[in-house]
Amino acid sequence: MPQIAKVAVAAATYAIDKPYDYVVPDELIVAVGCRVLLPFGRGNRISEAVILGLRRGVPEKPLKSVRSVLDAEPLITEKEIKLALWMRQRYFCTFYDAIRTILPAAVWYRYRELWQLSKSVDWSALTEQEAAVCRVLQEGDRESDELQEICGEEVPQLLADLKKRGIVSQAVEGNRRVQDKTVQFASLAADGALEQMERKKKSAPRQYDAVAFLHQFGETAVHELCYFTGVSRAALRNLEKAGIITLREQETYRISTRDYSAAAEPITLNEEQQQVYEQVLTQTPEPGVTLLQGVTGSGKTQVYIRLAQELLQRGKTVMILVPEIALTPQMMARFVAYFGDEVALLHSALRMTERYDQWKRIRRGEARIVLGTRSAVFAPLNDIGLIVLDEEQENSYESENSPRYHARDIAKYRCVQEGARLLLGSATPTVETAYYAENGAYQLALLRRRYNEKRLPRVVVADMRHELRSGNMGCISRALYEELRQNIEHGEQSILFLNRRGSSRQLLCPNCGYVPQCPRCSVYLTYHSANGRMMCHYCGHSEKASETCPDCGGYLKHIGIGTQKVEEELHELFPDTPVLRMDADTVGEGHEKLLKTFETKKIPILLGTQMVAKGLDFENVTLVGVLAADLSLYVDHYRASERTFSLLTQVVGRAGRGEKAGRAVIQTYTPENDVIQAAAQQDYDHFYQGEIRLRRLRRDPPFADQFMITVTGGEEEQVRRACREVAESLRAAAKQPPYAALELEVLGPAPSPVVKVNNRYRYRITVIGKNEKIFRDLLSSFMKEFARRKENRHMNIYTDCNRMD
DNA sequence: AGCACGCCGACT
DNA sequence: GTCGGCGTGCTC
Repeated sequence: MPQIAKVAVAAATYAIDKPYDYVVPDELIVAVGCRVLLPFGRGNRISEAVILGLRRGVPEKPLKSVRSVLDAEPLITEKEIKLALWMRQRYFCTFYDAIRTILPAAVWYRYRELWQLSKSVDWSALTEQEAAVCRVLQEGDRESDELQEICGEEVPQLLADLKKRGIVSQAVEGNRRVQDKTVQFASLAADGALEQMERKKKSAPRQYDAVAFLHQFGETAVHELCYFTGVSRAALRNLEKAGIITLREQETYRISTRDYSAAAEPITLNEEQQQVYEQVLTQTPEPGVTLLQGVTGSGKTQVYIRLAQELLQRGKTVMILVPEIALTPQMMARFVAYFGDEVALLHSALRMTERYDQWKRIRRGEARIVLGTRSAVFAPLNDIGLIVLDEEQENSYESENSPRYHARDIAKYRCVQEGARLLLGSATPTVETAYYAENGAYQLALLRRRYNEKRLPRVVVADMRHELRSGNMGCISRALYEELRQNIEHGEQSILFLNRRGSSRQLLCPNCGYVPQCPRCSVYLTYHSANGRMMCHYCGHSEKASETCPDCGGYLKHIGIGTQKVEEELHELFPDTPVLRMDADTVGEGHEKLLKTFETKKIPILLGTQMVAKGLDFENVTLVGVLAADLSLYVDHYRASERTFSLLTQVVGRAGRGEKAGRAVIQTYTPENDVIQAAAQQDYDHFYQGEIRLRRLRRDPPFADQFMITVTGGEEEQVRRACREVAESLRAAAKQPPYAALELEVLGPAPSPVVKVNNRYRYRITVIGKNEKIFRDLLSSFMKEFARRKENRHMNIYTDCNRMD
């Protein structure tokens, strides 16, 4: 009975992605998790595939055969296959999209389609152009693009023609991006080797020296042997041929060992930290989630390190995930100091080779603790005891390309599979996480005290409406001006933060604080300057932007300022004071360097966007100003409040980390806004209570999930039409059993915030409902149906859930 | 997506 | 009668 393999095929698109059966010829040795090459589709193009299962049996219908095997050993573990299948149905992607995300880029093959000339060619039957192409191919196989460059634009037609006549054919060549690195070692072949060399001491002194060296020091890496004795590699090969020495290849790791010179002082936890540590430790044998809510500076990292030490001792492995920015050299240094070779660092700056070698170390169990960013959540650890997700509210945990996985979801999945505990750390957790902690689905651990009992900064909320009324048209309020002046006088430093995110703009009444809302969606409308209208990106509602406020008749103002404008204003206000600007324009010089300048040269004012909000810790900074707190608040996204609160809290926390007391000024047009009030008081609970009420009202997460179906294509009208059709049939389906029970809400279609990207138009539908399998399957069937329809050719559809931005 | 198959019009 | 255009439907 022939062996039959169930495979996942790389060439399969979402609509046709399912397990396919192939016969495995007896001479091929395969296992589950090996990659193979096989013919797929009508044209039998060669595609890569992964073996998902094997059985012996008689096929019911004739099957195609696997052509060749790429991996002698299984590359993909059963666990990883399971995870890929889970991701496939959770993120609406193909199996291959998922598995490519799980394994490092270095293991994947790059394929080239080469044209080759048949053995016998009747040159007299060729046209001049055809002959030219064939002459090039005579020298060697070529890619279509290369041929086109040499022989001109007509190459594709010529090749198709020649192929039909059997004069040329196509072959696929695959190359692995990265090879395993090996180092050659030399050792003496026999005991008497040195004596044997004695007689050649005169004629071949260097060879003699090399053998003497090996005799004295034993096996040595060839490059070292050459360095110390001056012997050449060729000479060593001769010695090997003569049977005097043996050469051996040994795999090595390309892992840079930067010198992190941090001392591994024993960690002493304060009373509160110790309590949390013990609490989490007792929970750890039970799979589940713990939220560690600790104010900035409460020493969460200390607790992580102690937990990791303890779990490693118990034979478990540990994964610690941090958002991009937090993986600073200091953090890495600390982990290397405490865990040495046992820790694998996986950050975004790694070269492909180093990432690959770290991956191998982890897989082999040589590294038992992983410290890394988002993609490190796929690190092939076994026996995981604990996964820590530090600053779990950070956007960077969500992948920006498809599949748009969230590290928290993957971590949760892995914890369930491994029976491990997930520890979510944050000062300002996402509302969903706080909700689950409140209702008991997650455990809660609290760190209330700031390290060294530092006091929180004094916060002033500056009312910009008031400024406007009293004739101050600039972006610096009187209060902030006064504080800045004092700081400059005292030689203390200030950070000004401009929360500019995305280019979408809002209208706002500076008189009464009115912000136009969508009548159907309870989100804020976005102003489009192109057509002078305000639009809702959920349901597509649009209305002409009015110039005046419907409540009080005041003139509406656009919120939206840039760092340059602020910089100019600062120069006018403080003519002799240097200002350091840090944003996307100036960051080219490297922001580490900029920050260093700020610190060492004691520049009085640092003005910047997002990047100044995080991870900065300067002794001499005693004042922080948030220039326009509203900018991120009135954005049409359910996470706007949460993000604003988190950002304001972080920024305010930057003030006064040294000995001196800190102050913060938050400028806003809506000082009565609950989110801003809560942030000013650094009161998460207050924020949460208000926000969870609104979320329940609006059916925002965690009460329901937001699926966004996006259709893209080159012709706007077509995209809009197709999107409308999907929305209509979804609405119809949502009313029918069994879906009616899910209480789905279908909104849209509406244009995406940026309608045209790369000459493709994007429209989207928002579907609100609980993220359950039956709901996902419904959406999946719609996506497949969409792809099957021929009128939807040249258009694309994709879906994601609860996007962070 | 990518490819062959087949139906129809134009040209040898 | 045959070549090649594109519309159609399938991928073990």
